[in-house]
Amino acid sequence: MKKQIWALLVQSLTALQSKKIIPVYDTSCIKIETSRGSEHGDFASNIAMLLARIVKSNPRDMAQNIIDHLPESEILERVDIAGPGFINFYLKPNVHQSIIHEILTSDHQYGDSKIGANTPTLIEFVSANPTGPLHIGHGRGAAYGAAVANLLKKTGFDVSCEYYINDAGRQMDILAVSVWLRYLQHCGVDISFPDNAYQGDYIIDIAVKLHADHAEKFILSSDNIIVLLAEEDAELRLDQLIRYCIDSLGEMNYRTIFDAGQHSILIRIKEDLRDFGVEFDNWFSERSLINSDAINKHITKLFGHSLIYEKAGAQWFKSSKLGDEKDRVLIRENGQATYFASDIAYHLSKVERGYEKIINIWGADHHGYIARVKAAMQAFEWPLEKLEILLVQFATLYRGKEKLQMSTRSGEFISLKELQDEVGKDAARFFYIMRKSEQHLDFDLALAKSQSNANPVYYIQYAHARICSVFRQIPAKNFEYHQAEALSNSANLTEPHEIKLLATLARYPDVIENAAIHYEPHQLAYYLKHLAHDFHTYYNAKQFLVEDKTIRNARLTLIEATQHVIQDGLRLLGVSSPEIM
RNA sequence: GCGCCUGUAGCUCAAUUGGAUAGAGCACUGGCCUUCUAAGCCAGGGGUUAGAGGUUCGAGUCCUCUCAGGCGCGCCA
Repeated sequence: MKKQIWALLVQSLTALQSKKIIPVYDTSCIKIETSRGSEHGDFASNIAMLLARIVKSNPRDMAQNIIDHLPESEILERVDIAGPGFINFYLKPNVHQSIIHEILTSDHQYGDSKIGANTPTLIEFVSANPTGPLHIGHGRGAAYGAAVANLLKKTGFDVSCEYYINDAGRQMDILAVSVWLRYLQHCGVDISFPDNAYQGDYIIDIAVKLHADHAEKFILSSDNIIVLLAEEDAELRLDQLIRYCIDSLGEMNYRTIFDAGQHSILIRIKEDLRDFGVEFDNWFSERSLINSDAINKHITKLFGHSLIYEKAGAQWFKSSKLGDEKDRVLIRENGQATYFASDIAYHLSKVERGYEKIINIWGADHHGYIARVKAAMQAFEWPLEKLEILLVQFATLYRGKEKLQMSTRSGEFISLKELQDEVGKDAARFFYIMRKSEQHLDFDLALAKSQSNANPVYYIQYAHARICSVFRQIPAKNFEYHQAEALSNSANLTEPHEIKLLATLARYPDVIENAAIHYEPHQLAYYLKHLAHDFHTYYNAKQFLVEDKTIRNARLTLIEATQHVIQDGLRLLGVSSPEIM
C-alpha cells in the first residue's frame, strides 16, 4: 500500500521536475509514514517541507503543488494538507480489506521481504565462557540474538547462528583447578577451597563425577597444596595451583580434568539454550584455532608489517594508529598468543567462510574491545562495513534493594534455567525482548515472578487463543466456514473497529522490516501488543458468529488473518501461540 | 582522569530513527459477564522528557556544557 502511494508521489514530483518547479531530486528520499492517529489519514509524507526548504518556498504551497500533480488513483479517498505542510493520504474504506486476502493466501509468507538478498550472514551471540551455567545476563543476549536472527531470516538474509566457545586461556585453567580441588576434598584430602576459585555447587557435581569415572587417579598429598594455598596474592595463588597441578599430574591427566569440567558445563549450556528455544548452527571452539595453528599463521603474516613491533619481548600491534586508545599485545613474552590474537584469527575465519555480513552481539562490558577489533580488521584490510557489533546492556541483579554483582566466579547469579522454571519460557523471552537492547535492565527475580502474570505476552497469546476458540465453536453452532469462498464474496468490513484492525495488520511488513534493519526486535513486541489490543477491542464490540453468512464470513477472515500475524510474530520472538488458555 | 551507554507519568518501559496534541502496561478511581474465553473491554486522573544553552519550519531524539546512575580502560578472557 505504501509503495502505491510512493509511486503516486514519484509521478507527481517527476511532473514538477519537468516543469522546473523543483530541482532534480533523489526519489529514494521520499518518505511515507504510517500516520499515528486516524485524524491524520492513513499515510503521511513530509516531502513538501523538505522540498520547500530547498527551493525556499512556503511548505503548504509546495504541498498543494504536489497534490495538484498527483495522478488519479483508485485507492485514495482524498488528500489533505495539514499542519506545517504534511500531506495526508486517506484511503477508500474498501481498500483496507484487500490485506486479508494477501495474508490468508500467502501461506504464512506475509511480512517476508527480500531486502536481505540472501546475503550470507553470521550472527555470533551468547558465547559465554564455559565456566558455569548461563545466568540471566546471558539470557538477554540469547533472547535478543535469536530474535534478531529470526528477523533477518524473515527479511531474506541467509543467516547462521554461532556460539564462540572460549575454551582456552586462564579462566578455563581456573575452572580446571577448581574442579580438581573439589575432587580432592571429595576424596577426603583436608584442604580449604580458595575464595576466588569457581564457587558454584556445579563444580562439586563435576568433581564427584570425575571421581566416579577415574577413582583416585588425581590425588596428591595435601602438604604442597596447603603451602600453595597459603599464598597471599589471590590471583598468584591460583596461577601457582594451576602450574602445580599440571606439573605433578602431567599434561594428560590435567587435560582429563580440564575436559571433564568443560564438557559437563558445555552440555548444560546447550541444554539450557535449547530449552530456552535458542538454537545454534555452529559451535566454534577457540582451542580449535590454537590447535590448527591458525593464529600463528595469521599473526606471522603481520610480522614485518609496519604496524607490528617488539617491546619487552612481546609482539605488539600498533592499534593506536587505527583508532584504538592504545597498542595491544598479540604474542606475550612467554610466546603465548593473547585472547585478542585468537579473536583476530576468529574474525578472519568468519570472513574466510564467506560471510558478507558479520554480526557480533556482545555484552556492554565488552565495548572497550570494539576499537581494537576494528583496528585489526583495517590492518588486515578486511571490509570494515561487513562487521556490525551490537551491544546488549548488562542486566543488574537485585535482591530486594541490595544490588548484587553477578559473577560466575563467585557463584553469585541467578541461572537462566532458574528463571525459566519460575516464569516459563514465553514470559522470560518476552520480558527480555520488551526492552530495547541498549536499555539497562534491572533484574529482581522476586519482581519478575510477581509480575509474570502481568507479562504482556499473555495478553497477546490470549488474543490468539480467543480466535482459536471462535473457530472451534463454528460446528457446534451449525455454521460453516470455507476460507476461499469467504474471501471470494466478502462483505465490506467498514466498522471502525474493523478498519483499525485492518490498518494494523497492514503495518506488519513495515514493522518487520524496520525491526530487522535496526536490529530492534522490541518493535515487533510492541506491535503485537498493539495488534492484540485492536483485536480484544473488536472482540468486545462485535459478535463474529452471527446469522448473516456474508458478515460472519467476512469477520472470520479478518480474525483468521489476525491469528496468522500473531502466530508469525510470536514465532519470530521465540514465543509459542497456545490454542487454549 | 579518559571512553561508551543511560536518564521520559508513582513504578517498568515505548515514541515510525528529526515530525503533528509525548503513548502503553502495572498501580489508583468508576463502569461492563443470561451473547464467540473478564488473562478481556470502556471511561478518568497522573508530564517543565534530569538541568541550561544551541542548531531549524519542527528536538524526548542532533550539538555543547552541567548533574546523576551503569560499564569499560591487563602480556585476564
